[in-house]
Amino acid sequence: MKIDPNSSADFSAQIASAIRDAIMTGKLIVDDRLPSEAELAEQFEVSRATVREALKRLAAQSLIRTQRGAFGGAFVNRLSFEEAYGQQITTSTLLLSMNAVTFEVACEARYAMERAIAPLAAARRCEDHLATMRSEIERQSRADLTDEAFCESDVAFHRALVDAAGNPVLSYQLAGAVEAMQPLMNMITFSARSRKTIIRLHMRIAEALELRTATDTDQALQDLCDYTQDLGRNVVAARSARQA
Amino acid sequence: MKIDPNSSADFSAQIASAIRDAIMTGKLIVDDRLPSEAELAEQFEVSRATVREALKRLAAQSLIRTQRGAFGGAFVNRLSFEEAYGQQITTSTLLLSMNAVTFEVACEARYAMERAIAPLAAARRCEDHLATMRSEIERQSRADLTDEAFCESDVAFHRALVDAAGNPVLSYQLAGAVEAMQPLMNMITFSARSRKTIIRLHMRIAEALELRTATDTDQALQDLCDYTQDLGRNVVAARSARQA
DNA sequence: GACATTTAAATGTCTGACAATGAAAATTGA
DNA sequence: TCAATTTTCATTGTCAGACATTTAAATGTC
Repeated sequence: MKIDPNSSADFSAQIASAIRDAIMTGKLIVDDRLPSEAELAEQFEVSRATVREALKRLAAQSLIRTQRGAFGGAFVNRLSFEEAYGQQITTSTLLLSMNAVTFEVACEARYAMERAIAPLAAARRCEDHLATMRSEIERQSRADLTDEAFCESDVAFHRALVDAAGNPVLSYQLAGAVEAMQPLMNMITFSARSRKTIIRLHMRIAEALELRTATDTDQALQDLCDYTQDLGRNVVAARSARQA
Repeated sequence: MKIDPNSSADFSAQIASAIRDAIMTGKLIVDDRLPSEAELAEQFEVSRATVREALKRLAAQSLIRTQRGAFGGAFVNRLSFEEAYGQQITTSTLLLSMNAVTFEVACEARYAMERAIAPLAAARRCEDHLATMRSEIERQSRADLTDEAFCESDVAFHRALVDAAGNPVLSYQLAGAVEAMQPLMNMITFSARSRKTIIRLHMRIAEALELRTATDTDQALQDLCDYTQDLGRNVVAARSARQA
């Protein structure tokens, strides 16, 4: 393992890349211990500080974990679904807030993904999921609920729906859609939306799941999507009218 | 901005968190310049080395970029879709390779997502996408193609399909599904698959898109999913038979 | 055998230094 | 006057060496 002093990239970035490659190609496997920082510094012919910066880059991606003390060191980390969820949510949130993504595009993406899991959720939902969804609907019905709490409950409801599909890979993929986009949409539409309408649609979803009817689940989601798109258009229209 | 010396987390992790929060809550916006490393060191009451480790963590997530020289520094980076694709692919690849995800679960997730975009792709595909898909099918038909090249072409075909939906958020979401899972599946099934069958299914997809018939597109994808699941089962069965 | 102490290896942090960079400012030349 | 060149200097990148802290293993003690 050597690095190129003429490359435009920093040493620490090159070293991080080299180790990342080793992990992704299987040369390093889960729970393997990397050489100590001092050894890596010697191998790559750089200072320990530079090695440390490289390791921190990898730690930021949850590729390694470090442990202090004798027999400690840096170990290849098993990327858990939970950690991956977090990264997915962070990335999705920033991607939406930093790029000119229209409400329409975001909403379309979010519901296209969620509708994809409807048949699986209808087939596999168990009592736990239904119970969560029902209790969130109940919570949403309370008149004294703040907008933040309503949004939070909304997210919890959709997460239960996603988890009902019983496929962790899909849950991971949809984490960004539900946990990043849903709050964003709530923030935009909260002033215009009718909680009653949303709750009614949630109830339709829950009932369809209970009866295991995939088409009704899909249709209810479709209707929720349409309603949200309408809200978005209204808010945008109101905003531009106010400016004129 | 202060840090907690009694926290279990490293200073550099705490500082990275604090800055990450500032970015995600909008206190720092795109192209804002962070204080210099020396100033941050003073603010947080740590050494410059520790600040640098924190900044490298953020750089690894593409949250900041750094520029050397006077008037350089660390700037909040606009997370581009392209960068997000890369992260998505890395994370998805590792998630699948490090966790006991069955072929069936991965395949189900991958096709559920891809089928979600079928109606949009059918409605919006333009000549570019069709041309790419046709040329990839053509390439796949060549007898002298290596397995690696066939897989690469397969990925390119599906990427064109995803891009045909004309929604960058969906393209980002599906990047992991196509670019991480497809190669994985190819690796497992390449010995058992019939290129002819796959090409025929690809042709059906391309034709359905050309005619803008969403249901046929969806059905072809469904058939491709079923075929792939069959292959997976066969390979698993053959593998356990060999062991017995 | 159970508990306390020591040891050593590793990460975490600090200090101070110098190199490399690159945009702005200052200088030069026509 | 203006364009080309040089200088300046704030900033990041890298280094060497030091010390603090942690922690599991080894050792010692009862």
